[in-house]
Amino acid sequence: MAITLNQIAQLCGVSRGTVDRALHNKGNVRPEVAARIKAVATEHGYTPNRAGLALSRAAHPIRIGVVMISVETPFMQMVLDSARREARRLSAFSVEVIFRLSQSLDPVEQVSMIEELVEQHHISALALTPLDCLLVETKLNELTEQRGIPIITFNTDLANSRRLCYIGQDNLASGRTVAELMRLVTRECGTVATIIAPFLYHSAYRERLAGFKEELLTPGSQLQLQEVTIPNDNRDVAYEHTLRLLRDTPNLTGIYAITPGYAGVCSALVDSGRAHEVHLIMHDEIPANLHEIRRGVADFVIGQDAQLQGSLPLSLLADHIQLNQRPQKEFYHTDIRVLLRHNIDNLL
Amino acid sequence: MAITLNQIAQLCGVSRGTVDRALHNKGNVRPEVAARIKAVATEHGYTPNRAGLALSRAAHPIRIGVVMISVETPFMQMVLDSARREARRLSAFSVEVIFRLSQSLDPVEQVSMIEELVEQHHISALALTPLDCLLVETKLNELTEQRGIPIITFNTDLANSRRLCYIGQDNLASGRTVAELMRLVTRECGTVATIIAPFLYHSAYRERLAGFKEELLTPGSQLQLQEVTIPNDNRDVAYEHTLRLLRDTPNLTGIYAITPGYAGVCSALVDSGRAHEVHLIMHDEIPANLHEIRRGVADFVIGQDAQLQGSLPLSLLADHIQLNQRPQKEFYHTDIRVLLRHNIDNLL
DNA sequence: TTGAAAGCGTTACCAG
DNA sequence: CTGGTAACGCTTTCAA
Repeated sequence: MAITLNQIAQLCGVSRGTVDRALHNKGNVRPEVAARIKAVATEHGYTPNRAGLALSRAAHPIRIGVVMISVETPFMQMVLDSARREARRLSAFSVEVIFRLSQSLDPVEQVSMIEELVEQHHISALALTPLDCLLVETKLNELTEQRGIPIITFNTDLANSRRLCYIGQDNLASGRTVAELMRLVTRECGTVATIIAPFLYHSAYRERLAGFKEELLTPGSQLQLQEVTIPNDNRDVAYEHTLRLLRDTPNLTGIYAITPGYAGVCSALVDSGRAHEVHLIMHDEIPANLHEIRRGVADFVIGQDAQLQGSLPLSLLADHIQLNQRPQKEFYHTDIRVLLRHNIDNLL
Repeated sequence: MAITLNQIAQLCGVSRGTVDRALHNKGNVRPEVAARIKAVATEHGYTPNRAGLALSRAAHPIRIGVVMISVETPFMQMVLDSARREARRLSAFSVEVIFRLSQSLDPVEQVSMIEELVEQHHISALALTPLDCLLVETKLNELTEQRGIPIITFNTDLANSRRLCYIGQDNLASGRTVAELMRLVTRECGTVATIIAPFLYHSAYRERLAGFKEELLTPGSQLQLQEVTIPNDNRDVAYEHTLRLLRDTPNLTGIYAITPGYAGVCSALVDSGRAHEVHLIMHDEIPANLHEIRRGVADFVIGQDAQLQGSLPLSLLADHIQLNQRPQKEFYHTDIRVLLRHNIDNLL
């Protein structure tokens, strides 16, 4: 067991209370005494005991707010499940987590959710999947600067805001990874199409596309690129647009499905009888997509660590507030998982 | 905050002590009272508070033993680092972890390490990377049956022993995954070679090979298979054997490096000038191997989650002993990571 | 400026 | 069979 406050107090011939005040710079300690206490503490590598600390604060729990968008998608459900588990775990450590979930992509709604958490529930930290717009950015900076509320973004980032860190995939890199795999499966022949629903205020999807194009069209590549933009991620909409794509594009060898609507894309491929001729790579490690791998419709699925995206923001914020530990990095980039037929058996 | 022992006690009109005894079946509680207490507890979803529990046991810490082999390899170093971090974290929860590390693959040494932990240090749980032999298996079963010591295997399993669970890769599946990728990069042409050092008592490597062969040689495959066995994992030994392989095998299109000695294989490929003609897939997500991806010598590296393999055995054992929670599964299969040029930037 | 005491949730121990 | 008390490490509050 590491050294405790009490032991330091005995070593220095003072009381626990004094040691506590000295180490946390709360004043009311004679400078010489404070210096000696700090010296002893660092010498013995003192770290506050989490269990004791949490217990002592049971009367005044810390409140952390969580704001999430797109909670209706299966992937975000997995993230949410993980966040709820972490919240339950943290409840034993005097941390309360308040969730605010949204299916819309409306910045005004997001900002009002944040405000409600701050004003009504007096949260002392915030984790969110931010919308990519100035309104939200301004709000986050205000919380940071004027209220000193630490913020962590997850799943999607807002790089210009003054958040503590981002936890999620490097979307540019995941687009590049798909391009590399696409070159492999198409043997660099024919035309490759990207299918994307252009969600306003949602930067992750745009970045995937950018990374993909950058890597696919390197000098010397024989591949043609066709970009398809569909109005939304509805299954039937994706189906129709994919059918049209298949009909109108001669020599189509690959499809990269960037946004949800995967089921429509797959059905169109199957119904047109070209599932084995046109290679398909999609995002999102969800049961339906893994099934498409198993039945040979999709070549690869790109996954990301839903567990970590749900749990890490909360545990980092709890550490930050309770132990005064800042996150060690600005970017916690989660795995870019390459899933194919034989490495998905143990998932889900 | 969840319901506490104290609150249950008040609801039932008894004292904390009685509730404690009732819930843990320690006897000395009138049956009717015990039944009522349990009913109230389940009704309110009582879970013991981890912080309080840990604190109350500070005077009598739990001791967990860890026995690891092959600690000299870079991958096992990463696992060990993660286990040490977890041990530090658990020290605040009244858990002490005692490590016994070995570079040899000697069953007699492993058994004596286990015995020392049990006899001298009185560990109440054990996590180990077992050698695959009857001597170790018998010892583990003895600990389980006669001493009631819970055991978890990690990184490599001993499926016939009565361990609680296994945490690590599904090695058969990872071999199959490599075969799938190998078919892709070689376009199913030519001869593919496997290079393996036949470590006695080490089942993980044999399983990788078995999975690979099973999947590569499916009916209709055009690929030829050449199995190369080298005496050990020494770099120079691997180098010489790879050079010979390259010289003697006409139409060699792929190499699967199963065991350490990777550096020798890569050097041979580079020195012979055939690095871009012969495709290479290796195991182990270590810096040297990722470098081989970056410089284009290796096509893929198969990684596994070193973090989880180090930390999960300890936290599951701590939960098992402190909270009486059995692991939920017999197999915790960690990721089979497919690493290629664009998804390794954020690693290491 | 400092110390002492209470309380957080749990277990262990001892007295009734 | 049951209840009370002390202890774990820490913060907070009150008194000196």
